[in-house]
Amino acid sequence: MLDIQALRNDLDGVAKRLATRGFVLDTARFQELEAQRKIIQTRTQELQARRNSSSKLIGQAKAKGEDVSAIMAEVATLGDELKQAEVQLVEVQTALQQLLEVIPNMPHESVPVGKSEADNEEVRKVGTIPQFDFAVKDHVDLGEKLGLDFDTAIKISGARFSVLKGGLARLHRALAQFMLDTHTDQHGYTEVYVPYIVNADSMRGTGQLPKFEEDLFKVPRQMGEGEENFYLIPTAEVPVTNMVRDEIVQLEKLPMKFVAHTPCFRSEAGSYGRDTRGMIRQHQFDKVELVQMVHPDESYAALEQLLGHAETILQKLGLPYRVMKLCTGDMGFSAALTYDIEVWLPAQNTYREISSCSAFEAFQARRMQARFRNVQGKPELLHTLNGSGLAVGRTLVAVLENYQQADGSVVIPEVLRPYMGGKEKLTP
RNA sequence: GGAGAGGUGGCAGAGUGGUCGAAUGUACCUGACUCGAAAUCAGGCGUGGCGUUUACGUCACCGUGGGUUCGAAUCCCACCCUCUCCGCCA
Repeated sequence: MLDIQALRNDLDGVAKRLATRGFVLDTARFQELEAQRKIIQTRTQELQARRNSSSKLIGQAKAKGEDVSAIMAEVATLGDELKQAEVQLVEVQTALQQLLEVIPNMPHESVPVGKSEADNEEVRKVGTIPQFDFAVKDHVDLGEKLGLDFDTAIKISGARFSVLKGGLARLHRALAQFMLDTHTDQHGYTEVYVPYIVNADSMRGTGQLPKFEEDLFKVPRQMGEGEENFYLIPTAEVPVTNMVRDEIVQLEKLPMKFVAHTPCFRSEAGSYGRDTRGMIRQHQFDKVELVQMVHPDESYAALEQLLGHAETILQKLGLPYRVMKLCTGDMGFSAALTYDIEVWLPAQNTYREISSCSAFEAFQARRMQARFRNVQGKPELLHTLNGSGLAVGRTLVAVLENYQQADGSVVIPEVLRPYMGGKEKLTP
C-alpha cells in the first residue's frame, strides 16, 4: 500500500510515476473521496466531542445528586445525527481503503521505463554457455528415462503436475538441501519452517489479495456465519514475510534474514497454452525463498546482497545465467525494483526465469503494520525484500539440460554429490 | 469431539456503567545524589487519525464485529484466538 500522505501531497506526481507501469490512477475519484472524508470526519468528531463532554457533565452532576434531565434532553437530540455521520465516515473510509489496496507500488527511480518483458534491461551475463557435439534433448525427453513421469501425475491430479522417481527425486531433494545449507551456513540466513496454508490477512499483507485471488488456490472455511477462506501459499514470501505482521521489532533485530524451503501452489489461471510441456510451469513446485526485513536505509544495498546470494547458487552449480532488471511494465504489483535471474536452457536455446528478487520498500510493511523502533524510540515502518534462491523445479530442469551427455545420462554437479551419496551421474 | 478458564499498554497485572486511555509493579528515558556504578529519590514514558504546526486541540483504539445506554474496558449477543483437563490421533 502506498502512503496516503504521498497521494494527498503530490497526487499528480504519484499518478505520473504509476503511469510508467501502466497503471491509471483515478485521481478524480481519490480527490472526491478525500474531500468527502474531510467534511464527514470533521463533523463526526465534532458531534462526538459534544456527546463526550455532555456525558461527562451528566456523570459529574449525578455524582453531586443534581438534576440531569435538562442535559439529558439536549444530548439525546445528538443521537441520530451522530449515528448517521459515523456510518458515512465508515463508508467513505472503506471506499478510500479499497482504492488504496489495489494501487501498485511506485517504481524506484532507477527502474527502466517500458511496457513488457522486451524492455527489461540486461545487467550482466555470467558463465559460459555449454557446447554440445550431439543433438540436445530437452528435460522432458531426458527425464523420461530418468524418472520424470507426467502420465502418472495426470492420473492422480491433472495437468501441470509431475511425479519424480528414483535418482531424479533425490536430485530434486539434493538441490533444495544444497540451497538451504548454502544460505544458512554461508549467507547468514535463519532457516524457518512455515505453514503452507495461510489466512486472508497474510495474503493481503504481501499484496496477493485483494487483487489476485484468481491466481491462488483457495481452501474454503466456515467462519461463524460468514466465511473467510484459507489459501495455499503461492510462495514462501507470504508466510515468512507475515511473521512480522503487527509487530514492532527492536532496532537491533534488523536486518532479519530468513530462508524457507516450501512447496508453492499457483492456479496459473490465464496461462493456458504457455509452457505446457515439461515442468517449467506447474501448479505445484518447490522453492527456496530468501526474505529480509531491514532498516529503510539498507533496503537497496540488501537487495544487491540478496541477489548475490541467489546468484551464488547458480555459480556453484556451474549454470550459466543472466541478470535482468525488470522494466516498469513487467514488475509485480508490490515491487519497487526487481531483478530476475534467468538460467540458460540449451534445449530452448534461451534464458528462462529461475529467480526473482525484489525490494518492496514500505509497501508490504504498511499493509502488514510491520515496524521497528527507531533511534528516537518511535515505531517506523521497516522495509521488506525477498527473492528465490532458487526455484527448485526449474533448477532441476537446468541441471538436466546443461549437464546432459550424448548417451542420455546426466552428470551430477560436484557440489550436489555429497547429497547424492557420492553418485556422479544419473543414467537411464 | 466433551468440560472449564481466559484475552487490558514492551512485559506482569488491577479495573463497582460516569472525572478510565486506563491503578500498580517492572522495563525504558531524563534529572538529582556519586569519582563512576549500584541502590535511592523526582519527573517522563501506548498506537493511529484529523485540524492548526517545535506547542496545542480533538477523535478513535482494552481480541474482532454487532447491540443496549446520554455515557461501555466494564452489561448483552455472535465470532476468533490462547490455556488446562478428558477423548481421539501422526
